[in-house]
Amino acid sequence: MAQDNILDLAARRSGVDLSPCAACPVRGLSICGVLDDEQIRRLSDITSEVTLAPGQALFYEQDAAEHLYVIKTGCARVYKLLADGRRMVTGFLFTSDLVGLAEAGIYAYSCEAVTGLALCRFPRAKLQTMFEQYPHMERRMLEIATNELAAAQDQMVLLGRKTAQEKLASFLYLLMLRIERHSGKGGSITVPMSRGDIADHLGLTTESVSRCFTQFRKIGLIKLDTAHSVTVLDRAKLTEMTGSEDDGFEPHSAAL
Amino acid sequence: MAQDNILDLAARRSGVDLSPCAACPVRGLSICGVLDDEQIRRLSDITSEVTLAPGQALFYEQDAAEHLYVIKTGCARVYKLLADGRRMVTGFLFTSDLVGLAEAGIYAYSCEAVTGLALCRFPRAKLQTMFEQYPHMERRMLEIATNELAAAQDQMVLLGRKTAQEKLASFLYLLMLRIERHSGKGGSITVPMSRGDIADHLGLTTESVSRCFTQFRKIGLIKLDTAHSVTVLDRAKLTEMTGSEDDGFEPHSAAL
DNA sequence: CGGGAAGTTGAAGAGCGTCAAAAGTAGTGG
DNA sequence: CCACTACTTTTGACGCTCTTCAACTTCCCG
Repeated sequence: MAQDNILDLAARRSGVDLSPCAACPVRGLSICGVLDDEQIRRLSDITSEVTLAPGQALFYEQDAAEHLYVIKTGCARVYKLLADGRRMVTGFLFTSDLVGLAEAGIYAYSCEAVTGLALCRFPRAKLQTMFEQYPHMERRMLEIATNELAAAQDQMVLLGRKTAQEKLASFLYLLMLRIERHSGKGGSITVPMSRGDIADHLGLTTESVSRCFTQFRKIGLIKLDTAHSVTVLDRAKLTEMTGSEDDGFEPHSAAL
Repeated sequence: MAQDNILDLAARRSGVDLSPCAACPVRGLSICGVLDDEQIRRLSDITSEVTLAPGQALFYEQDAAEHLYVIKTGCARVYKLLADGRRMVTGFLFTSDLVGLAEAGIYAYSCEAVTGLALCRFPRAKLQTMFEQYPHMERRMLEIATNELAAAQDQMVLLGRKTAQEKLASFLYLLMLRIERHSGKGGSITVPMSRGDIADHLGLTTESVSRCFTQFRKIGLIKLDTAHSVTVLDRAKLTEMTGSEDDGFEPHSAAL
């Protein structure tokens, strides 16, 4: 986050034309990726930045969906609640992920910061106007939605048909891929969310998740530097333990 | 299906201009809903009709995604397999539902006919060309994808956090709403898919699904005319048993 | 009718949840 | 800087829901 502020500062100092977006680390990903300089400038006119402290909510289920967000840095959780308080975390979001797709102008889920969070906020109405001028933005949105749909289907397979071990293995595997894609390949992966968050994402309890972590450590699959820093020691075995395709097929990227 | 053929026949007889789509029962729903007469005519030029017998596959996971389909009549199941054969039915599709959204030109799931099936088939490439001319078609696609995403999230809540009873209650509830929306309100609901299909959709076993049906019958919640024809006797109780919002909130419609 | 698939029912077992307590970690103020 | 508190994580014992395995019944289609 500190780095982003420096970049923003640099952008503003270098002249009026260089919009905050131009120096954005997310530029090239998400919806911004399909825009040229002129279009980015127009986008940045309707953009504002939002930051959240860990635990703070971006919005709640049933809120009017007035904005679309792109995550610049940090990790967020998206979840839904049942009447009696049971929680399902439908996904974790990271840098360049889109938040706020909604039908009928109402968010169907809540979103909270896991770590400190920096986001770009776009008013839906103004974005809609831009879409009319730049249809390829809407096409990009459809691509993103299609990706998320594929990821959602993978998650359904996980929830409905995998064992606790396979669930955690799949989760760690995706987290690892994600880290490697953004930062370069390398050692330990950071697990920003709590055991409870992970449990509510995998359809398990905190205790079961913790037990699986311990088991993975005991069989030499991972090393637990701290509860939130994991090193994968046997990558092949982890892949195998996900229970997914025998071959090394590509999993879907979006929304973890 | 017999009825559709009659409609098509009527359309063809009445003149060259009246395309098959114009008389389609699905017209007004799905992607076709946002098109005017001229646009429908252009769409029908690239449309072909496909019919499948029960159990036949429309396509398999990993196939090249060359077509997009809209279901005219019947019921289809969409599923994914794990390496060892475990199956997850991610959704059931009915009249007016869209099949074939895919990223990277590859289907991420398989689709099979549950009942006899009639579909409209659109070649992706040609549809893409139409999108460039009619951006509102793409907008409609985004709407549909957003809907399906919301439905997928509801399904994740079901799979990860609901009991067997709540799962079946939710399933029957959605099936009931769906029937009431398409045909008028009324008595018994048809459950075209097998217990095994339902089980693989709810993350349960055939036996568990069967036991829940029996239990629902014994407590006077439903009447089982046959295994595939259910009458809901206590609608309020069914709603309550879904475990979802206390209030009578709208569930998401797409992809069951 | 008859044979095979689909559905139902029962008994036993496993995996994960629940409850409880201990150990580790982090944040706060003296 | 350390102690105190509160929370998160881990570990253990036990129980329950759903699965597994098996037998029986019903339905459907030739």
